[in-house]
Amino acid sequence: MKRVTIRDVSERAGVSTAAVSYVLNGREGKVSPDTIKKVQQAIKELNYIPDFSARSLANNKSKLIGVVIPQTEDQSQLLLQNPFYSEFVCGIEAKLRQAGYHMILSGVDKGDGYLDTSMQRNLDGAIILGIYQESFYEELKKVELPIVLIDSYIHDRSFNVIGIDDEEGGYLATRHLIENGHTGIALVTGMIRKDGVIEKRFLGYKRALKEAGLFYNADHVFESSVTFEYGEEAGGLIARQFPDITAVFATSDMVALGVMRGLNEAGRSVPGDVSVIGFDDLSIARMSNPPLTTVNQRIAERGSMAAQCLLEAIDGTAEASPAPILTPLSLVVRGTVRSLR
Amino acid sequence: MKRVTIRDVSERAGVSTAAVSYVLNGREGKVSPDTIKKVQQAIKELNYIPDFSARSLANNKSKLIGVVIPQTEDQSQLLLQNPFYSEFVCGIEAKLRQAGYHMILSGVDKGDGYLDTSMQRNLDGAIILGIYQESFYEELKKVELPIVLIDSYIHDRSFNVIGIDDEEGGYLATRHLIENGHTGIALVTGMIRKDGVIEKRFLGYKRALKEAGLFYNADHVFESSVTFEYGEEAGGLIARQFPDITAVFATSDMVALGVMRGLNEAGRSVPGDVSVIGFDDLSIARMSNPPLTTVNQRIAERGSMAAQCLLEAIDGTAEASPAPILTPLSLVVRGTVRSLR
DNA sequence: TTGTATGCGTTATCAT
DNA sequence: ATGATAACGCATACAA
Repeated sequence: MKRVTIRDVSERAGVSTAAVSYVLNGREGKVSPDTIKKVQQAIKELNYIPDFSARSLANNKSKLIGVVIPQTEDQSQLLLQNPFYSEFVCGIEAKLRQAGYHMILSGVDKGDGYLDTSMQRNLDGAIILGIYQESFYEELKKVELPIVLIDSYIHDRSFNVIGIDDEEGGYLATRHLIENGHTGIALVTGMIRKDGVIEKRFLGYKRALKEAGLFYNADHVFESSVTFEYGEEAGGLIARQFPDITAVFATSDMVALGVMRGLNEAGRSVPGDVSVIGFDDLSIARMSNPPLTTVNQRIAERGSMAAQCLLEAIDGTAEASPAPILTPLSLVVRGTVRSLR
Repeated sequence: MKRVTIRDVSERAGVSTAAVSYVLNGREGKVSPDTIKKVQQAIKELNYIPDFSARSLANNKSKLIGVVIPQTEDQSQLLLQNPFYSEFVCGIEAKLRQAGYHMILSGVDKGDGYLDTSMQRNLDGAIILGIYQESFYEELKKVELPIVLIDSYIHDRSFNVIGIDDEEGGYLATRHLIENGHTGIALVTGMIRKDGVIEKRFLGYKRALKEAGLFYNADHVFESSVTFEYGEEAGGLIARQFPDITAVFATSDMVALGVMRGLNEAGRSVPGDVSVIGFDDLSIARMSNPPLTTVNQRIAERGSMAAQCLLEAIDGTAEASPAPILTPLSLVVRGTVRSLR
């Protein structure tokens, strides 16, 4: 298909290319109603489609947003298999497309950072999911680019952040267990890093315990990686070596499902013998057997908010760097927590 | 950050911009080893990053691949929540990035098709997942663009296609049930459309039945939509109204999980009372309780193949339009099928 | 082997 | 209000 250019349109309409450009970009008061008509007519007839590369070259706006998500440990694939990321991305894409933007979805290769991509493509902005090493953020700052960080506790004024109240979430989950009469409550989680999402949830867990006058037992926290496999391992461990544990708070639904599996394999039933509560409310949470009780964080909706936030930062609508935007959390009671009362 | 251009590099290296461009694009025998050295040196020092928009303008190559996946029924979001798509996309992205390409992931708005996007962004190629209406493909053909269709039975010479032997898959699943002594075997599936993936699986189902001398009973096929919810509905129906059904072949793991839930809710156990087999081997299949027996189709690997295939079509390595590439299928026996023998 | 000059499609500046 | 025209950054045909 041969390309129809702005020049073709201008000739057809009998005006200059500048005029066409004006109506294309809706420059108010620069063109007479009459030319607008003619130009629009010509555009229709010729089926003109603007070239974004040329646009990008001419005015440094690409209508392209970079979305970065973590990769698997071997760096070979995106972590999109994790429903958390894929659901979040859904929310982002919907909002972006609706606003006339496109999304370049990618991971970052260690070694060369994201700066390259950002410059190569003239990105208008970026949304970063996951946690990376310090140098990555430093680099990001150099490119003066509107950026939205997801679930980050890095409070740098250069970035916008969309988060949740993780401490509260951890508290909510643990309290729910306590309210159902549980006292031996394990925490199964990924590595607890300083100022990380998980640390906050861990803090919430401890707060709920303390508030209820329960003893915090470090042996009851199982800390390794945020995977189904580790959950399974921990579940087995709990079943065999910790008879006093009657409930588990897993800081991610994936882990929770693993815990359930581990428990089952060791002959324990959920919630008959041990109760389990997750975190995230992934779409698969409702599909598990029994359906998983968990903490909902409206993932797709947050994706949409992130995109909205970025878009506002791009056209300067938004204030410089507002406080992190926190979406509300809520408990979703399904079938994996049994009342001991 | 101010942009470093090819001109800056040329000045720094004391050569022409053409020379720089040559070494950038590895034009063999056009430049002396000496200039190569100098240019590379300058590039390093200035941290030069090429502008892909400019490149795209100059030679019509964007290093951009469009990846299209279906949207939810209300058109509001990508179907990326479906693990099949997200896993497939993982495979695509990995291969693409490794080859220096980026991926624009999006759905298609009904009304305006994909032609716009393709032209606007000067896409080098596209990978299309899912089934769309005829007009969509017609449009695609107009843009003379290398295209890979996934799981399509549209045999048009303009497209490459990466598929699986769906008929065989349906056969494999059903035979497994039969080999375990089942004779009342239901099929739970999305709409069976002519020349669609599901029809082939359906055909495989019937072939296995016939081969075993079993009567095909149209009342045993539950046909509506490929969702967990419909599976649940069908599971309930089966539990209450079809006592002679002892096994279910669901044409997707998501549906299979739904069936299990429906069965459970009606007081039936899986596989105690009813056996279930799925299709796809999504990563969540192994996480279900009990873990789902299913037909594996190496999803991520297929994504990678699709990308590879597209890349070859782009640089003309590949033959015109070869026969569809079919990846092998395999049965994954886990815990949802019980032997009746 | 190297450099000059032109074009790619668009926007923006400046006259008119 | 409208129209020439110069950027934008890069690749390439052609000249040297």
